[in-house]
Amino acid sequence: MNSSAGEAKVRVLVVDDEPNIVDVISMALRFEGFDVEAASTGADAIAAVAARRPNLLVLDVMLPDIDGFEVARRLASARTDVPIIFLTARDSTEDVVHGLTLGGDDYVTKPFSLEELVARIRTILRRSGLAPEASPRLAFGDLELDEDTHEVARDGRPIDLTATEFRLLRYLMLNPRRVLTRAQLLDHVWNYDFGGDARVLETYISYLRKKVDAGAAPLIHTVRGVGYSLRLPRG
Amino acid sequence: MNSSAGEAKVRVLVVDDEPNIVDVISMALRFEGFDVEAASTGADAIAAVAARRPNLLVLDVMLPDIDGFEVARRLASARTDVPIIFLTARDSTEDVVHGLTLGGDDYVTKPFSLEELVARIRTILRRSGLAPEASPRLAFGDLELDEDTHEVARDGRPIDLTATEFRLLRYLMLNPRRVLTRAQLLDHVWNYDFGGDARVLETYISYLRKKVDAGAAPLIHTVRGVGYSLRLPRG
DNA sequence: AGCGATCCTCAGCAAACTCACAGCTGCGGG
DNA sequence: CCCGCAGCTGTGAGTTTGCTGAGGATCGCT
Repeated sequence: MNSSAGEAKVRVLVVDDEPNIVDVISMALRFEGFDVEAASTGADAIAAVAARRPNLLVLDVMLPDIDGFEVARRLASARTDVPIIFLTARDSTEDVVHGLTLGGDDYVTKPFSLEELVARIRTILRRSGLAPEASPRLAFGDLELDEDTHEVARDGRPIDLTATEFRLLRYLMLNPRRVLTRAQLLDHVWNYDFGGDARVLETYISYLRKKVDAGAAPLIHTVRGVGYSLRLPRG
Repeated sequence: MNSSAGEAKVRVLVVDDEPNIVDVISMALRFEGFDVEAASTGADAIAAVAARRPNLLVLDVMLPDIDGFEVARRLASARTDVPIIFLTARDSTEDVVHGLTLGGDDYVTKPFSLEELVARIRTILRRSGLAPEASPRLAFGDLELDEDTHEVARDGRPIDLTATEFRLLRYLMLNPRRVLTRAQLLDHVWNYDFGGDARVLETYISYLRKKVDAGAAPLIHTVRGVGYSLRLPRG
């Protein structure tokens, strides 16, 4: 699942003043095989970029000292060329950020799901040629999923999925055969601040089954008392 | 099963106001080779973390003074970075905990089985690089059990087990050839508050035999007056 | 502002599982 | 060889767990 041994890891700098968020993101990215550093202020971030030369920045727009945009501007004027993923609140700033996606940067609105953030990171790294291989195409049995085009097909027949259904199926396909617990699925697929009824998951599993497993050997299996897993039909 | 000699032990702080629970957990963790400390209030816990710098916290959410979440919050704001396993009641709080599991923490609902708690601890320690990467695959003779996929097979033929059957077989396979007493099996596989008839164990051994030893040389052996053990057929 | 798609909640239903019980089996000691 | 008891297993009740359909709230688009 991680990059192969000996290969230099991609360095990512995470900048946010909320320790919780930094923890969440760092954990997830380390698990994905990145070398993660953290900073909690704009000044620290600029210093850390100079010192560690990360390959990517995950940068909160709201920082106690200098705001994220200003950090980006200063890095640019110092000819420090590093792609940035901005973290923004949903309401405000959204317009402002829009222009920035043009420069090869991207943004994710809080609250986000880990899967969403990781997907954006992969996309950016792929563009700058730093992503190791990473075919954007996942397959399991006769089920295929394309992360770039968001196309899903079973046995060649295209399937329409909503955003949440897609994230859920994608996470299952990233961990084929492994039993994923409810907690794991909720943590990765739903926004980190989701505090609602954990039974949503069952609803979405049901949706997925109707679309994916309809009229074919079921791939989505329930492991009672544990969670769900993707399995090939026995045979 | 335990860490090799000379290696510094992993320090775990157990925080619960019920002395019984603390005892049970401490015992089990010491047996697993951890260096265990205990505290019974939130204030003590914070002090103990500062003083002993444990590698991991097992923290009850319901404490007489400060609740577990608040303890976590205070530790975080003091930049004390220690992973936490929360102990929560099943009914309430479960939703609340969700956001917190993201910080690399995890939670276990009371009542739990020791095997469950130990497994969670191992997972967290593995993530922070304090425990060796263990193979998720157990094998004994031609019997195989995969902890990730929850798949069990005898001589290549897949076997379907229920949750309890799986836990029981797993514990037997973790201790191959050793005779496990009824008490040991009940303590590890069943929840710590299980107060029912000890004969359930026999029922489940019977279930397992029907599924695992059916039509093959028996691996599950009764040691009359003592307990059960996994043994290879003579030959 | 209106409309459709999507996300989430809720509650009833169905199935699976856990556990208790009771009668039976067979081992081992005398 | 027989008896007693530890262990085995079939039956079934009660509970838990998961599935699904219906509906309300929200989002995004026109």
